[in-house]
Amino acid sequence: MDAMLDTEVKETSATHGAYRKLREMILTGELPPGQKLKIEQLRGLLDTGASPVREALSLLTSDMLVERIDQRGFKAAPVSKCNFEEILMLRCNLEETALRTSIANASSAWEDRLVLRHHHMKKAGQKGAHDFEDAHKAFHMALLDNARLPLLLRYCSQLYDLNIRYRYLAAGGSSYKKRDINAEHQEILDAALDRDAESATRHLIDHYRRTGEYLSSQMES
Amino acid sequence: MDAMLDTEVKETSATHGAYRKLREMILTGELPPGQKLKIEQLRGLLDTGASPVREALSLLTSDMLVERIDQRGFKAAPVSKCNFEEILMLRCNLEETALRTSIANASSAWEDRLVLRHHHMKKAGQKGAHDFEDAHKAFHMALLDNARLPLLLRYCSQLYDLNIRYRYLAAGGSSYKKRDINAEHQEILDAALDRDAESATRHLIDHYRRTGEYLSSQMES
DNA sequence: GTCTCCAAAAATATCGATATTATTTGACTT
DNA sequence: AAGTCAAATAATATCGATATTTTTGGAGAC
Repeated sequence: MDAMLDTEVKETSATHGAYRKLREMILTGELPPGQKLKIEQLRGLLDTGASPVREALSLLTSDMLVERIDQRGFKAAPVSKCNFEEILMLRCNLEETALRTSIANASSAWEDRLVLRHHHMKKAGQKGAHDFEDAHKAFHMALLDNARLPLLLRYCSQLYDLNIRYRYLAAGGSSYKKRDINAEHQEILDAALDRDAESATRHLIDHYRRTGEYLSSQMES
Repeated sequence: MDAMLDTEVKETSATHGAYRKLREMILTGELPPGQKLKIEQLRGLLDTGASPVREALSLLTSDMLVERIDQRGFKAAPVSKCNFEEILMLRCNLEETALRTSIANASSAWEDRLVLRHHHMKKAGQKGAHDFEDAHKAFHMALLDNARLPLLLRYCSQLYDLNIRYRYLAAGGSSYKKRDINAEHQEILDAALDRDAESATRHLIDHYRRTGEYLSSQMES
């Protein structure tokens, strides 16, 4: 009934706000891996009460960005090369399944959505890096969401976030321009629009593996 | 101060207790799918304060057993045939990966663990159903945990739980004895001990598919 | 000099109460 | 009679304070 254009659904609760901010800080490395997260300290940083902070930390636990030690508070999830490689492996596995299913369900509405997301991503690529981050994720998720498998999509989204955390940690988020990412995205998009599952999944996985190798090499230093 | 009779290190926090109890109630269907979960009502049921209940619900959200509607509280996750089929599909995919990797890392220590878990499961099968539930999960997780992939293992564990929920909902947890489950487990165990990845994964997936078909048929009624 | 044990300090977990926000009820208008 | 708006009600979200628990720091013993 309400004519609410979903441009902005007021998601304003202290908890949600704290969640978003903390998540950002962990993903970008502002809160470094392994760091103890004391309620009192965060309460000051986020300018809110202890309950929202506590609940936000609880939510971040599900995203595997925060670890909870019973009776001993929270800490930012640690990182390791093993963990990174597991994330990469799982992404390749799960996103392949999702993309194949998405393509099997292909429709012109989905194709339109893809083209749009891709366009927005390219546009954002010329402007602020922060906009690009969101648009990039939106494009990748759009590739997968036509599978209509909510659990799978959720896992992919989680793993995507865990991965960009490593990107920030390794290269301060500037690892994009080192390679011709645009061409890779174009190839994936074209293959998806052709409904060519083989080609699309191959390009997608290559895309991830390449970034994976790059980050792995960065992690040595 | 208090003379606790429990031999083990008591994982006693109000939150953890509430979490365990609520989880149990949702898995067994005591709290039916889709039901609104009001803090006040649960506070009475669990005999604890509002904060632990709230936090337990938050934790259950990560297990996808509870849904949170921003500013509008919590409800038990709904069920659907679609959801069930997605769970089955993901389990087959992820557990195959995990089992193959486990077998690739096979060691005699792992084999010992497997044999033990299997034995315990068989023993528990003759006694209370509740004991069997835990032992059954422990056996299945032992098959996978030698992969040493914590994220993957976590997903498998989550999906396992979501699946047993459907089992309870469909058949009140008594669906075991309808088929010769023991033989199926024995086949999986033997193949794993032979380090025969092909055979082990085939039997494991057959095991799941068969239970899946059985439950699917039950869900019609 | 190192270890152990106890007291002090800090941090977390929990509670009770209040402020916000959604939902329902019921009267009033059309 | 149906729809709409506003007050009443119920539930959630948040706060401030207290009770546990863990960690720290130091004094005494070996």
